[in-house]
Amino acid sequence: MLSQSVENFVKTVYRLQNPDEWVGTSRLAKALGQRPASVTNMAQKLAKSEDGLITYQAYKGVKLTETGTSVALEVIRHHRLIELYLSKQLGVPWDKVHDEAEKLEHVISEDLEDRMAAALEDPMIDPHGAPIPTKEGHVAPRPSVPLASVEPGHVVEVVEVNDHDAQLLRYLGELDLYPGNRFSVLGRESFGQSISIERDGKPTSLGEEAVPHIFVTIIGEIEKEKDPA
Amino acid sequence: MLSQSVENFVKTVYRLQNPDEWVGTSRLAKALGQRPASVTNMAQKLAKSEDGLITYQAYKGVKLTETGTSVALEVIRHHRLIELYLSKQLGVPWDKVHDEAEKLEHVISEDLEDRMAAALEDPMIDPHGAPIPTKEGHVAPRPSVPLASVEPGHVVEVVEVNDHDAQLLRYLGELDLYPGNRFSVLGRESFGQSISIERDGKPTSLGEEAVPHIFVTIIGEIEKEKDPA
DNA sequence: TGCAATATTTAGCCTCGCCTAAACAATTTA
DNA sequence: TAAATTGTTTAGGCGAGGCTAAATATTGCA
Repeated sequence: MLSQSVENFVKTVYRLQNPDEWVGTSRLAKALGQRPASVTNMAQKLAKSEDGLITYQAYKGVKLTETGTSVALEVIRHHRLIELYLSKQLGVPWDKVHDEAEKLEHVISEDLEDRMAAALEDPMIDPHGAPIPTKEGHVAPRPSVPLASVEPGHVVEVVEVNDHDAQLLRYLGELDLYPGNRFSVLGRESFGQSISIERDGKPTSLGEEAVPHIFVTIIGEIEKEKDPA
Repeated sequence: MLSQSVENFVKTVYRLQNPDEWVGTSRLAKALGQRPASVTNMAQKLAKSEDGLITYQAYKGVKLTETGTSVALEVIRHHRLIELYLSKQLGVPWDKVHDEAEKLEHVISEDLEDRMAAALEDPMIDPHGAPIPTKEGHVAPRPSVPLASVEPGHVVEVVEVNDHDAQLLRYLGELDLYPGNRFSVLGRESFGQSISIERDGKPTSLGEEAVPHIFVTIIGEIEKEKDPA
């Protein structure tokens, strides 16, 4: 039985890891809310362990093994299933489901996982648009681009938003920017990453705090309305 | 924020405590699956703490304070709500809900507690017949007597069964002895506590392992059928 | 290229929550 | 009522999982 600390460790490595790159201890430490020294400690312990979850190289960082990857995906499956279950079956608001799932993901049984999945009819994506890994550890890739990279003049559809910041989620909720919803990119503000958009005819500015956490697909060009005058 | 160990400690004290009596460290240790020395340790720590959950007297044992009692009731409310939720909403079999609830009870938020209660329409009793404490810490008393004390010749209704032993619960499930169901007490076996009963016309013997964990109310006398012959 | 700045690791310490073995108190029984 | 048994506490230890401060490696820049 893996401890919650270990589950969180591999889950976080998975989140930060780019294909075939090492994850540095400082980045990991920041993501885990711990000190770098603690991460080094844990990394060395896990790398020596028979569980074989990670590879560790001094001064380079950490990498997940096959085993480590499937453990991470199992935890993430739990997390996202729980988020969706809480949202759909119990009406928990989408800015709260993440924190709740952070605790529940470590304690539900496989049986409960299966029953939740069945109750939701084997869902593919969670309330923030993230794919739910299958029991076999397969993650359906969802094509999307960072909103920041979209040129003005396009209509886009929200694919996924970062679920880690509750305040951000509340903000996006007020703007009705849930996955699946569409809006137009009108233009970039002069400084920073903030952009102006239009959703349901209502123009708004989307702050630079929010933009980097939104991923979209491009649906088409903005259609100019006949402007009577 | 109380740790899971502390929550389990007060919960167990509550379960073992008779009104205004001390709970000994050995009994507590057995119930917690720990060594007496560990219990003494925890008891001393908690008694000294500012939380004021328990009173401790060397060589006598432990007693819950007002605060301790309401903490215990909160944990028990979580436990029983979760048991019922898993049973009714997700179809988890009644011999599995206890173990699942043991883990979940420590990690659900008050909000989730409220939502589960609402989904179940503020239930009063759990799948094993135990009362669910209210949010205010009130426990509805349920009149019942130990099955072992019932004289043969009575029809009884199951009120509550001990939820700690999954094997026992599977056994009772096979006999259809769920809370609310009725059966007749035919007689006591010559030795031990085992008794013979009849449910739905089917006579069975109820082992002495099971009897002490069943609590009932007496509904009436067995009605003699006209025996044609 | 060499030095300053930055990142990482080492060393040592802490709390929590359990353990065992030994000392001691309480209770039972002869 | 004293001795033996049983139950409880004390003392010391250990692993998990964090921390800080100091040492060391790496990297960036002049």
